[in-house]
Amino acid sequence: MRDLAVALGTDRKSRGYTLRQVESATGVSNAYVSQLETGKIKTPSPSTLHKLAVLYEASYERYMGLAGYPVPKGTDPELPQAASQLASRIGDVSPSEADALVDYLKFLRQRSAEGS
Amino acid sequence: MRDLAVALGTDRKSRGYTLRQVESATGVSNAYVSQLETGKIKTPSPSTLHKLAVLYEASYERYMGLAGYPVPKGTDPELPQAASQLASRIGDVSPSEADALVDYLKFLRQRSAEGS
DNA sequence: TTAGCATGCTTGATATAGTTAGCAAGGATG
DNA sequence: CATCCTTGCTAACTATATCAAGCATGCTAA
Repeated sequence: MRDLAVALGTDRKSRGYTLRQVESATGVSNAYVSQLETGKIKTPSPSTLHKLAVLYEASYERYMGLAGYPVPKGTDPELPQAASQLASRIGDVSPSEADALVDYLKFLRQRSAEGS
Repeated sequence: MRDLAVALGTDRKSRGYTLRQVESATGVSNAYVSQLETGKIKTPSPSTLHKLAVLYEASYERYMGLAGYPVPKGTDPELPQAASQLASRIGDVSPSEADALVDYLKFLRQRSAEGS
């Protein structure tokens, strides 16, 4: 429980931000960010979560899920954002193309593992 | 403005629901639904919007957008299904891997175009 | 030591989401 | 007519998100 608090705290610290830096960058008061991280606020507004997610370069959907909000289905919140960015670059693919890409990635990784 | 109010009102009526039917089906009080439709409540919680969207068989993301909330990215309806499925098969990738995959797909398609 | 400043946190106030109880208008039915 | 029920709506209240101000600790410098 209070997973959101933990995530917000570790994300901020790992980016090296202080509470007041977050305040001036996002407009969310340092007092409030503190309450979020100590679990005193259970369900901050999506707008607030979004501001923090942008600053931290973290997943907005993940924060939404941790806050207990229904997350629009379609994308698994576990899905790394690099993968979904890739998906939007790639666009539509046929099933055989998808298979080929998966195989090719496997090949790439195997080769780089041997090379090192 | 007050687009959300209009959307909620027309959606409910087009489904033939009364305020109290919505209340017993979703647990959201009829009084509150009324306030939503008359625009007295500007930003209902995502959970409330979700309940109504499910009952009305309407788009949760659309309601989120109309309420002025940032709409989760993964939900982009423009993104083809096949691409997001592929993303979940692929998982996390480094930027250089992403580039390689995009190039490889281009190569695949060019080759098949010449072959036919 | 003392002064100063940055850090995280608490307190008190305010705005507003959401509920429960109830009102006014309308339609049926006796 | 009167009675009952349904409809949408409002009023009053509670809960809580959010902010502004300030407190306590710790660190650095003079």
